[in-house]
Amino acid sequence: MAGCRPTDALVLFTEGGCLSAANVKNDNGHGTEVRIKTPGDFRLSETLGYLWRSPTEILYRVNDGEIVRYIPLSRRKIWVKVSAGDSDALVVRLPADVRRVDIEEVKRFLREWFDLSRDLAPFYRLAESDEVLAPLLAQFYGLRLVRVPDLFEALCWAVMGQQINLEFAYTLKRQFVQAYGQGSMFEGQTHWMFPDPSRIARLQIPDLRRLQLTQRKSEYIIGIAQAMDSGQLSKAQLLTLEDGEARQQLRQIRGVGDWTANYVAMRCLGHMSAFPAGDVGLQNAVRQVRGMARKPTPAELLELGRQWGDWKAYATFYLWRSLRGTSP
DNA sequence: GTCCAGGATGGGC
DNA sequence: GCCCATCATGGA
Repeated sequence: MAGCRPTDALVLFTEGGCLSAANVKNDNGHGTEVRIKTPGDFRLSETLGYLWRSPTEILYRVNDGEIVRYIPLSRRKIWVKVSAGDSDALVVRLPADVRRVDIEEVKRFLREWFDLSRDLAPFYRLAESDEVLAPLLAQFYGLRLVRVPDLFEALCWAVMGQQINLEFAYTLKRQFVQAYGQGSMFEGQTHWMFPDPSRIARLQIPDLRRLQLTQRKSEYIIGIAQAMDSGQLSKAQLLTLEDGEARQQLRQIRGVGDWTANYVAMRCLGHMSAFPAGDVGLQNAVRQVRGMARKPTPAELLELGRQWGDWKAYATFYLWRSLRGTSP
């Protein structure tokens, strides 16, 4: 920290050192502004295209190239606005009274959310010469695997999405979040955060059945909440395990099969070799890209996945993205 | 009305 | 181990 001169109450650092005063604005009208350096091959526009896939999404809003959401930090919850900077940077706007520790936590959250710490060059080299991935690379270059940093959210979202169409899954999530999450008013609109496991752990099955969740899904979600609330299940603990062991442990949870374990591994734990080979969306995407008459079987997908090595999760994410076209 | 959707479980064999 | 009925709702 030597060499960083405190300007006022606020002192900001990035992994590259301290930020120049030009990168910090702390006017009361628009809050605090910080920048996050992004890799040269990152394009926020592609991420926005992914984030904007459902009008029913409840955990963030996308307007006019800007993402707005509340983020739960360890000390407090705060709103953030994320937009594209001039060059290789994200512009992040925060409340005026935000403190340095909060800013560092926000930056960690956003780097994880958009998977900014990963070197994608090997994936792009692989994709260039891959008959399935090459056309997707041309279409979605700059897209990163959008993560779900909150383990409870990732597990619930996966369970909710089991065997139903995606739009209905968004409806289930919205109803769940609005019933048991925390809402905050900001600029005339309510922003929602995902419920805490501690709250869901105390619910009864009928509480969730009222939200159109099935009996089974209600049982699964409350069970997951109780496991997390008791400390028996945690992201920190899963991250200490080898990839395969973590997925094995996830599968011990009632309601978590092979698909869900792999889904959570790739979206939450950041396992790049995770591969939900039984996924219907993945099957449809491969069928479409290869012009097949029928959907590939999970066995055929596993065979295909072999050539993607440790980049199966990225291949999957790009294939999912291809199901929804290029426009928001 | 039928079929499918970003599956998992518990039963039977 | 594999196969199958069941769950349970919405959209095409």
